[in-house]
Amino acid sequence: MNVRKPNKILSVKDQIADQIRSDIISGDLAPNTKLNEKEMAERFGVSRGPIRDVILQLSKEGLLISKNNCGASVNSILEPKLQKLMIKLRRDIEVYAIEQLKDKLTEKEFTELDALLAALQSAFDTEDYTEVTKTDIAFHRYLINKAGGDELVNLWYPYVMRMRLNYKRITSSTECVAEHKLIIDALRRSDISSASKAIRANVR
Amino acid sequence: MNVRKPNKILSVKDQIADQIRSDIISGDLAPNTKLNEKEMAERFGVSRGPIRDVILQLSKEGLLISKNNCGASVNSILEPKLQKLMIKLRRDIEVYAIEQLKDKLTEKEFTELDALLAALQSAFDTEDYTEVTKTDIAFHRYLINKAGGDELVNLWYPYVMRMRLNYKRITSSTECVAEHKLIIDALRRSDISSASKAIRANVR
DNA sequence: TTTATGTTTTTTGTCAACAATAAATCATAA
DNA sequence: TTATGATTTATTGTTGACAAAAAACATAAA
Repeated sequence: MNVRKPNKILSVKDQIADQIRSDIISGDLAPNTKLNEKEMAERFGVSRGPIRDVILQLSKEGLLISKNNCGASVNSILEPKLQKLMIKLRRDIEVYAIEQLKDKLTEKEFTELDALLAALQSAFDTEDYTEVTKTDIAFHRYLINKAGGDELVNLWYPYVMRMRLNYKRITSSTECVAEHKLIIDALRRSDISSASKAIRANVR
Repeated sequence: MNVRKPNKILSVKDQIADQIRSDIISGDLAPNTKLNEKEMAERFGVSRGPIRDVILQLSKEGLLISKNNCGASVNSILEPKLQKLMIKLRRDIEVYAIEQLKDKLTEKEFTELDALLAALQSAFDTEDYTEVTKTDIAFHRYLINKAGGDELVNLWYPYVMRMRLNYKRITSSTECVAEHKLIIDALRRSDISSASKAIRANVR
């Protein structure tokens, strides 16, 4: 029997966290914007409890910054030196992932990566740049997760999100999709050196 | 007038988090031990709310691992490959910190570092190895914080804590203290290359 | 015995009320 | 007018009760 592939079940907290991350990526929540727990609770139709959990979570990810008894606000952009360090560290993680993945990906997994690329292209076509960013992240996350599971994702994620606060890279549709395609193609050929190079070029 | 140097004021949550971290470092809470919210609440004499916050926080640090509706348990040790990656990343952060600190530390700050070293020696002398570990971490944290503030500490901290789960390095008192002294001395001479080398040797 | 199903117990998730703290407002005096 | 201090308001921190989910247990059929 053929059952529909189930959509991922997300907890209330995770859904709210995703929404707020989107708002920050899209710019709806600008740096230094203060988040009011009560307002947030009303917006999402829950009590303050889950909202507080989400705020704590996003603070640990570096997206928010919170002080005792004073609430949380959207973090401001990084100073250039830290930004450079974070790019370096993120690259090292992604290259590590590529190396681990050599000859490990199944055809089914390559198909899923292709699907993510298609989604990326489609987001460009509809000029939904928040969706572009999310799909871009999803692509990298997929690789990181396959290579090192949630453990590695948890190390990697703060870099990605924190860097997103800094700039919106204006990349052409063709360039961005091509860069990611390079990575997949090299992985398909088990050409780790090219794949690493491609991912280093893409993370910037 | 000479006022007493104020001890750091810590929120209830932070104190509980520190205590649980200590328990994990000391081995009182072994890997895979499940944490029961109600028990914890009773132990610390608070309600479950703050406990839940702490659990979320330590999960983000990698010390605990929690699943929806199933509670949290102490994370297990890292696989060797990830361990190696984390050592590399942590080294890069610490070397970055050293580089930033060149000619930046005041005499007063060097004095505080000396005090931390003395505390480290004292912890060795009383054979309080949990305190040894905590002082060791405090020393590195001091440098990281001076170099990049809380932002950098938040990047660095998960590596340290996660690595502590893996092994208890059995280092001799003299060796450990000497290693740290090398770092300070090189920093005093603005000899960044030696300081970097020393910190790379110490992080392992 | 093993498996499947239903029931009870335990544990986590959510909520709304209350307490403690910080921010804002206002009043007062130099 | 500007500081300073008291008072009010708004916001965060904490709590205990309740809802929902998972785990443990018991029962019955193959």
